[in-house]
Amino acid sequence: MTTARLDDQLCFALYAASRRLTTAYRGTLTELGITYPQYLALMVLWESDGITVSELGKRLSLDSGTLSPLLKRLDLQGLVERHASTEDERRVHVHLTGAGRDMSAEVGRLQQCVVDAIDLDAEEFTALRALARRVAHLEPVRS
Amino acid sequence: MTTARLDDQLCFALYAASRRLTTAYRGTLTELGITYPQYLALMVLWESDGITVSELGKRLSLDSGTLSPLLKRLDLQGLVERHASTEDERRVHVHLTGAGRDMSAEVGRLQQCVVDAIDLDAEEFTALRALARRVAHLEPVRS
DNA sequence: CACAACTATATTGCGTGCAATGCTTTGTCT
DNA sequence: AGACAAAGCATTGCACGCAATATAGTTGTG
Repeated sequence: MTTARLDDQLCFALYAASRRLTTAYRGTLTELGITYPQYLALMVLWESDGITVSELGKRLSLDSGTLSPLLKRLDLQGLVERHASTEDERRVHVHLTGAGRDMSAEVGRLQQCVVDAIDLDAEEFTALRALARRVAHLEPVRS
Repeated sequence: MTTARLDDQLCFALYAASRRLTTAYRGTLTELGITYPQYLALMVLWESDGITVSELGKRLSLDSGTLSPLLKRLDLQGLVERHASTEDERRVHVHLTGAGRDMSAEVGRLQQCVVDAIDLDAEEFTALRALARRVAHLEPVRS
């Protein structure tokens, strides 16, 4: 049986592509004082301010083990606030501050800049995004 | 200007897809006693046994800050050995042990299992891999 | 009402990624 | 040869991801 080659692997192509795009965002995001996962969390909040930690986790496919410290850092930066729900004190709602909302504008230019740097035309861009989404929503694999 | 939505972002689709595939591998790899990045490093060594740390880093787009501790763990597991080059003592060559070579066979089935679980036909698979490679090899982005 | 089962979040531990730094060895220049 | 920059790797520090566990609040059941 032929040995599996790294460059034949879809998983490595996606892993390398994801890290490469993250790197493309890193410079500007660092100037803004946030990381790439923090940026993703803010993007969800710009759409859905006030959602709970678990709802945020569903959107990002991240659990509280990742989100709790991430949100704590966004809180310390003054970009979000966390308040326990009044009707269910287990839940924590995450709200944007003014500074957190304002950051949305700065990021619009960055997104366009990264998209422009990607050497894909519109159809390729859309096709890649659609196929990646399909993989992202795979059912659990049983071996 | 319209707010940027998470699900429109190519970067998030790739980020989510990459993590999803890594999760698909995790169960079996854990039984084998290795992690997903360790598996990638072994895959390079199955092709190119005895390369240096920096050559391995070029193939994986990882630097010594990531690879040095990773290789130390593979070494402690008895899967690789590291030896300083005789002609240039700065370089460290990484060699597979017998156990490291043997693991190649176990992994072949896993790869096929994950590929089968991906709900993509052959053309979609190839197209996604090719597009992801293009993104992975992007030139540095200047903002 | 007591109490077990369940839910939502937080904490801990470990292995990455990556920037920054340090150390050793090699190459270069004079 | 001696000085000095550069290369190759290791180490440190910080922020994820994620499994495992802990904690507090809620629900269901008797």
